[in-house]
Amino acid sequence: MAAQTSKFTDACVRDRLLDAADELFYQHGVQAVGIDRVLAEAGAAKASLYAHFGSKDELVAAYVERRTREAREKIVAYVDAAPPDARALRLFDFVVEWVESPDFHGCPMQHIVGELHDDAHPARALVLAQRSWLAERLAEWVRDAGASDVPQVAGALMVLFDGAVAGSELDGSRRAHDARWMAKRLLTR
Amino acid sequence: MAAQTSKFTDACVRDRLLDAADELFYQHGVQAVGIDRVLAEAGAAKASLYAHFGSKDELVAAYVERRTREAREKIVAYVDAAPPDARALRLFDFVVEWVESPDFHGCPMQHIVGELHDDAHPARALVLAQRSWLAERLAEWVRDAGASDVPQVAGALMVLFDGAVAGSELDGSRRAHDARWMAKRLLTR
DNA sequence: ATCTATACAGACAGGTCTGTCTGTTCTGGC
DNA sequence: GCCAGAACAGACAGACCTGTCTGTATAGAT
Repeated sequence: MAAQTSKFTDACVRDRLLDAADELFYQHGVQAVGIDRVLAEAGAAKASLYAHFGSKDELVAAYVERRTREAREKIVAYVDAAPPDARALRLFDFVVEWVESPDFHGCPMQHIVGELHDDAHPARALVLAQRSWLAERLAEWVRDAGASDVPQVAGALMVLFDGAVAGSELDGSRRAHDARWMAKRLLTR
Repeated sequence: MAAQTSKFTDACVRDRLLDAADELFYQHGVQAVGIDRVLAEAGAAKASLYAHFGSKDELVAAYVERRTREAREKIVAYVDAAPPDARALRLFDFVVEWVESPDFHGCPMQHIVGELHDDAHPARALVLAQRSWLAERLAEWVRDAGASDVPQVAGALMVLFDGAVAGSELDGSRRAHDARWMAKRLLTR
């Protein structure tokens, strides 16, 4: 309603809040971080948060939405740099780079699922949508790689992806390399 | 100190509390369930909980300890029913059965990791110990299966295990079957 | 019968969390 | 200069959570 006159200011506070939420939620968990901590980190007022997001749950959902959107953009940019028949494997190069980045400590989507058991939480639907998106991309890339049984191989790569990010959180990037090794073995034969 | 005279009564309340905690923590998450809810479910007094466990964190740790111990017993019993060279693959039969059991909704260990980001939490050490145990068993079973590169194959199977349980929570048991399919392919050649 | 250890019941304190509300400050457009 | 919209600052309510404490009931041992 009042978003025309000062759209920039709007985006500014909203982005500050989202930046702070992103950092704190990913680092310490959604439940462990209270509103006040997000406000302090963002240098924002409580009223601003509730004006822009309406509730903490919606802030969490916005955090997840931005994470998933940016992840899709990064993955597409990274994978599409390879020729079509190499893209399925290239996803696991992306995973290796991701889990070896210094601030990696687990998959935010998996954490959301572990923290928010309530199926009605708005963030869970976004996580499921992200999985559907990845499953579709994998099916494309596996088809382009010339695999014989596309759904079976794509499903297997989905398992490898989940296992790579879950395992790397606790065992280090070794698990991502293990996943890449097996993906290569699965795709080149 | 006073555990001799009425050991049975001791075990009774403690077990009731642990049973209630197990059900509620696994169903709704560790953070979402308060002490009072556990007490009501167990029909116990608050003083009993603090006499036996000392704090909620220790109750959580006891919950994880029992889950991991029982999981090890179940896995060993299930897998050892197969001849040594078939045990690595047999683990994935176990996973399929587990994720297809009606009350399955994710791996409690993965949920603990997602919920408790604090490395100092007593429950996290138990989760890591459980992973080490599984990694060692996998190395044994892979060696007995006659694989050429034992550490590499065992690491790959660890990824498959993690991916199977993580994926099955959201996508259904299909992911566990995908993992078994790939494990078989990896082991029989 | 008494005594002791255990468990139950629940009040209570102290803290934290979300969400609302009031009042003030700043800024950009006229 | 003035005004409207946005953000800041923080008090406040209401709920909830952990952990402590007091008092009572019960059951087994001597």
